Amino acid sequence: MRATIRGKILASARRFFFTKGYNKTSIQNIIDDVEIAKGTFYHHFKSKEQLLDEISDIIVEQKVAKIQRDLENSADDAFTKFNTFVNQQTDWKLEQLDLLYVVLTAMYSEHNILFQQKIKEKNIVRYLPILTDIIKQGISEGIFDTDVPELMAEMILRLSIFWGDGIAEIFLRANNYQDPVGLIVERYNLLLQAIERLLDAKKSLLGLVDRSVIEEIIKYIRERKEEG
Amino acid sequence: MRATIRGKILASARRFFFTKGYNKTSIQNIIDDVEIAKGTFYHHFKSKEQLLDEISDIIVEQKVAKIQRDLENSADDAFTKFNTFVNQQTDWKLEQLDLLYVVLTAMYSEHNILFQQKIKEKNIVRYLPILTDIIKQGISEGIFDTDVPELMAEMILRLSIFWGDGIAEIFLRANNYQDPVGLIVERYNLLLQAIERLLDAKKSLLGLVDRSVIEEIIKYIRERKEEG
DNA sequence: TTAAATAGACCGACGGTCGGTCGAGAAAGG
DNA sequence: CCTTTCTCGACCGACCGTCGGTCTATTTAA
Repeated sequence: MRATIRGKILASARRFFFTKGYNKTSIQNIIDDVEIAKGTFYHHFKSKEQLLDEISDIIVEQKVAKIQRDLENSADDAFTKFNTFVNQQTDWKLEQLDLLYVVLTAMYSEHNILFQQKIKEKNIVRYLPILTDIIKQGISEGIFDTDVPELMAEMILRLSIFWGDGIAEIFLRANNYQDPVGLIVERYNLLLQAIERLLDAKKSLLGLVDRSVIEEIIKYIRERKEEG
Repeated sequence: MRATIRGKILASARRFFFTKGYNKTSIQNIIDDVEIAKGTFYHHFKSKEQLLDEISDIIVEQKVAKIQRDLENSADDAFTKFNTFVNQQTDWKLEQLDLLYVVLTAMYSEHNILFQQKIKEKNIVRYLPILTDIIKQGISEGIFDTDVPELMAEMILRLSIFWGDGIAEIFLRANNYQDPVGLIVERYNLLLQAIERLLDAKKSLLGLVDRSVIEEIIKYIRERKEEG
């Protein structure tokens, strides 16, 4: 993050959006944090929503860049690439459990729906060509089969994203289920199975979901819920 | 709609939400329209969001009621029921093209994301048991095959809803495509095909999408866009 | 000298609150 | 049975704090 005012605003706002939510973050919060005046903010950004746009752009671009790096390092077959692509999405880190929880809560709160949607839309736009290429490669390698690779890519993306909402909901309401870990693993595997069916895949996709990681997260969330 | 104050508020707000969007509708708009005072509104509703909740409830319940009526009238096989269920969702009426356009625009604007999401969530919750039953019936009749009928029902619902967003986007940006009608038909058919694959269906689902209806809608939208 | 950057007082609109009015119907008294 | 008193809650609208955004003055840097 550059030390320019603009960069500081972006960094501060990003932090607020991820922890308090877009609606609940006021311009006043941001300018107090960055220690600038209202006018300065509006000198750099024409509206609150433009700020949101730029931040969601940055987030998506960073993630896309990482995925592309992972993918181009390997001149692999489509099957390997596909697994890389899928498992890249779910890179939960245990080091920052508290942050993960706060972000998850904030992102799926009603105060962040716009943020959420912008990221979802941009994800689709940016991932689509990448996934399309992988699927096309898979077709030529004979492991996938579909007449409309691009449309199918979009469908898989949309399904994954929306399905992810359901999984996130289990995380957030872990206390309402007896076996949230089992549910999440089941759901994750079903998604992979669904993608296989949609692509008429000749080999099974590798579900690299780490059960113990999910258990850790759920444990943390449950403890946290007991406190508050 | 009953002539009680409460009913009038609900009716007025519903109209506003569908035409202006939730964010852009102020309490002032509603109380001016219904001709009551601020306090009266807050006597009946504890917040603007509670109003939104009730309205989205009403909308979903009405639609669910209609589907259940259509379904219970037929003691049909699962295949027929599934087609009824699917095609019920897309009951576009040509009589009120202007209204359809306004609603479509409003619903997919940034000022109505919360409304949109509430309806989506409630749709899933309410449709899930209905669709699950149909799928289970289909399994026992040997035309569908899945180990997890309920999860698969949820997946189909989520996929359909999110896929519908993509179709709606084509309607709204019809001018950006040379052949929007073809795209929509293609997408609609792909969804049916995807559902078949997900359920391992033994018979093809009937895509009752009426090409001429879509053409009419697109034509209308294009004319409308040229004006404004 | 001039353009960009910074400052902060100010604005109107918004969601929501609060003390209060008023009329219908129950309760009480004759 | 009539009349007065009391209670309740629908309804009112002035008011509040907060918000996103604007405007003009001042400072800074090239």
